[in-house]
Amino acid sequence: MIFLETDSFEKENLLYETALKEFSEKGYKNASLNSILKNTGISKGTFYYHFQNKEELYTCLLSKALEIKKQLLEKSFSENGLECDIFLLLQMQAENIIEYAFNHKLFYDFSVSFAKEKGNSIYEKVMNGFKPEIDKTFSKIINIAAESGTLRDDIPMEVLERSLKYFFTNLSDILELFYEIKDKEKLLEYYKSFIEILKNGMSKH
Amino acid sequence: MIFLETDSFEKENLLYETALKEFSEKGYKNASLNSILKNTGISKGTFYYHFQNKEELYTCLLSKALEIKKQLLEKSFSENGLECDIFLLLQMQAENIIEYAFNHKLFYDFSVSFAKEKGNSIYEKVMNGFKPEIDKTFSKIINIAAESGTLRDDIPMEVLERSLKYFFTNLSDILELFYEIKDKEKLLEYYKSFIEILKNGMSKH
DNA sequence: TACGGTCTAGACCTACTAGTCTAGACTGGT
DNA sequence: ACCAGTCTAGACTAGTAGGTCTAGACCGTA
Repeated sequence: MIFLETDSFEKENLLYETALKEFSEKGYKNASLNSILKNTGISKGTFYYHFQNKEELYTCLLSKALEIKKQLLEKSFSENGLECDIFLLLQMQAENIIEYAFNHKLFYDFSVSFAKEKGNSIYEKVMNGFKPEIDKTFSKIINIAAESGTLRDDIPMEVLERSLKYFFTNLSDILELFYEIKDKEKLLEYYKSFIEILKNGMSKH
Repeated sequence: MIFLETDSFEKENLLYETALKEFSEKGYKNASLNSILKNTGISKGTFYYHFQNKEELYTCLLSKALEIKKQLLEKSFSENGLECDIFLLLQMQAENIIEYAFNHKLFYDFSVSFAKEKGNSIYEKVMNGFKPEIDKTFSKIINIAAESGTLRDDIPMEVLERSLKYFFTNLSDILELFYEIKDKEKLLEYYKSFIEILKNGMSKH
């Protein structure tokens, strides 16, 4: 994990780790800053010297988490080129997310918990800053899907678009489907099957 | 809305309505009992005479919400008989949920917000009581699906099962896909398309 | 009128919250 | 040796949380 280098202090990384856990477990509002500081072993003074408030700590972690997520998507793009099958893209994305979940567990849990903030003011507040970029990336995906001509044309484009957006953004949530499966290979296999369902459905034909 | 008749008091229904809103907006922990009581216009004394604590109020509302949800599923069953196509069942379920969302908005929002409690202790605590029944209902659904022979056999049964369970339990979450669509008919049409995707996929073939 | 049970109001309690403020420890420069 | 800037500790504030407790309103019965 690499964090901002500026304004760094001794226990900075430990603070981030502790905060990631606390926020993931309890959500933004319910997370206790006091508890975070206590578990980190730093004082109020130290904290408020480096951060404006609780919210700044949260957004700091979030921008890191989103940065990683963005890089995952970019990675999926670059590995495939822009001409590729949308389902292959989804699959690459799934693989990357699984990698993410295993290698950056704290950040992964944190972004899962952030998704649950939807509807709360902190979500809107923070998300507004990232929305344009996210929307841009999605319209890119949608364009790829539309132009490739691989999508069914007997289904309203709007439904296809929204469904794709849903599955792309909630992949990690859907991953919870197979939560207790600790074996990475099996998880990957199941995940491929799930995307196969999205591609060709559950029904025998 | 019909509530328990026993131990009823004048502003009981108003209390429930206020509490549903507060819990839906802020989640269990963040919801302020003080605020609920203030907005209802009853005192601590009144509340604690009728309820043991905040949790009992929550579970009371939840059992009502789950009861309604269960009835929806039963309704889907009875309207179709047990021989029916699993996708038809999903569609009936979707229609019922849309009906639910429009006619019991408070309860609907409340169950959406309850789903977000997943991972919190209140969720596990409350859910444990309902889990056996829910699992029973689901194995019923899975059996219908398996016996009917309409599901693909080139996909691991476990993935199919879990996916079905996911879609049945998260239908209302997926409904958020089309959140801003206020036109019921259009919503219904889009929903049918979405289930068509689950059935035959997004890919042209 | 007087009693006893049902119900209600709201002051009060302890625990905890995010955030402020002051005293002082430590450091490098002169 | 002294000073100024950087950084830290933790007591403190104001506010809110869920929950307790007591005084008394109200009502049917006798």
